[in-house]
Amino acid sequence: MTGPHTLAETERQVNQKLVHKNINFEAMAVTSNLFRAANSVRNHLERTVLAKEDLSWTAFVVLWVTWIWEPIETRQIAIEGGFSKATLTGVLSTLEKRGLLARKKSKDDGRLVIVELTTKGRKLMDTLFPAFNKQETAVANSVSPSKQGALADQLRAITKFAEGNS
Amino acid sequence: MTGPHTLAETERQVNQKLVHKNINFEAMAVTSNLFRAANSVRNHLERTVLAKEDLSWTAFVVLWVTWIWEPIETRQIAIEGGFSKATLTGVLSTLEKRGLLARKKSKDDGRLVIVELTTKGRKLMDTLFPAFNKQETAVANSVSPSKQGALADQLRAITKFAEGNS
DNA sequence: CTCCGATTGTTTGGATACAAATCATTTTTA
DNA sequence: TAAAAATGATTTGTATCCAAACAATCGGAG
Repeated sequence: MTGPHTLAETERQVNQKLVHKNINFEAMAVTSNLFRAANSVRNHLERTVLAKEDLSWTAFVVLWVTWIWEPIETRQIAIEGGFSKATLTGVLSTLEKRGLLARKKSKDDGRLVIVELTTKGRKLMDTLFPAFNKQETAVANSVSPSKQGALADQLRAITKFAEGNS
Repeated sequence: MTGPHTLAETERQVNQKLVHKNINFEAMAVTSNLFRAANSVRNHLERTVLAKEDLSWTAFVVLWVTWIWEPIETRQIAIEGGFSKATLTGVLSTLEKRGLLARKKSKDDGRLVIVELTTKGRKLMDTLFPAFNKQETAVANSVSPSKQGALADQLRAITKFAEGNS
């Protein structure tokens, strides 16, 4: 056992190990490749786009959601971004300290906090997102453009199921 | 702005915000749905399968890789599992303390550490993985079985690209 | 045989994320 | 209207993960 196994080797070994156990290999391939793909794409985007701006993944998502919806309530950012409000509080403080966005209290409801990008933050996103999208395009073009819509649909269906079943 | 936006609402808003910027929306849909799907599936599997055994995602992956390949060198586990050796050291210690696997030094090369499951660990995986695979099946069946092979292939292609380009 | 560079696992320090507890505010109940 | 329940953001404590520094070991050049 000298080096990393190829995907084919791994699948062969798995097959041999589990052949008598009535395992659904195709389903296994779907999920394991889903995780591999998501991880590698995230790493790729972090390296090629986010690293030079010193932004974490979550920080970028917060900026992006805010950019699209501002002014936006913080609870909304957490929902859209898919992370907890505890996480959000920390990231917001960091980004506010860096002058990329600003918090203010809602006038209608004193519990709410409203977030807007600063001019600096808006300027950053104006150049950063096109660069990000260029890499997204390169990634997506790993599959033929005519099949990208269907791929997105399938991923949506998976999300819907996984979120719906406890 | 009262509640979470539907996917359709989000895409409409994004479109309106970015229509003049020459953005590739289809690529954006592919990547964003990739992350959503991976996250929700991971959460689903953690909740429905791993939580009752008090296993973290990474701990499960370590057990799984070891189960398939044992005896296996630790560096190999890290590569197969896709995490750093620093992370692995901690997880291995936890799992060893819980009596699910054992470390031993290689006789051929004193730097290497070899890992094997204990009887207890093997017994756990014998029941845990079929349960895990059952949920994988449910997830994968969100798309028609006849298209699962192609989906896995597309995800593999994306991984290959994202890992290959810096 | 002896350095010296390469390889491997562990330790350390720091970043990230979350659940639960807490504080402030609003809404509902009685 | 006053008390209780609910809601929202923050704080606190904890778990996870990684890069970089470190210690041990190996292998080759001289």
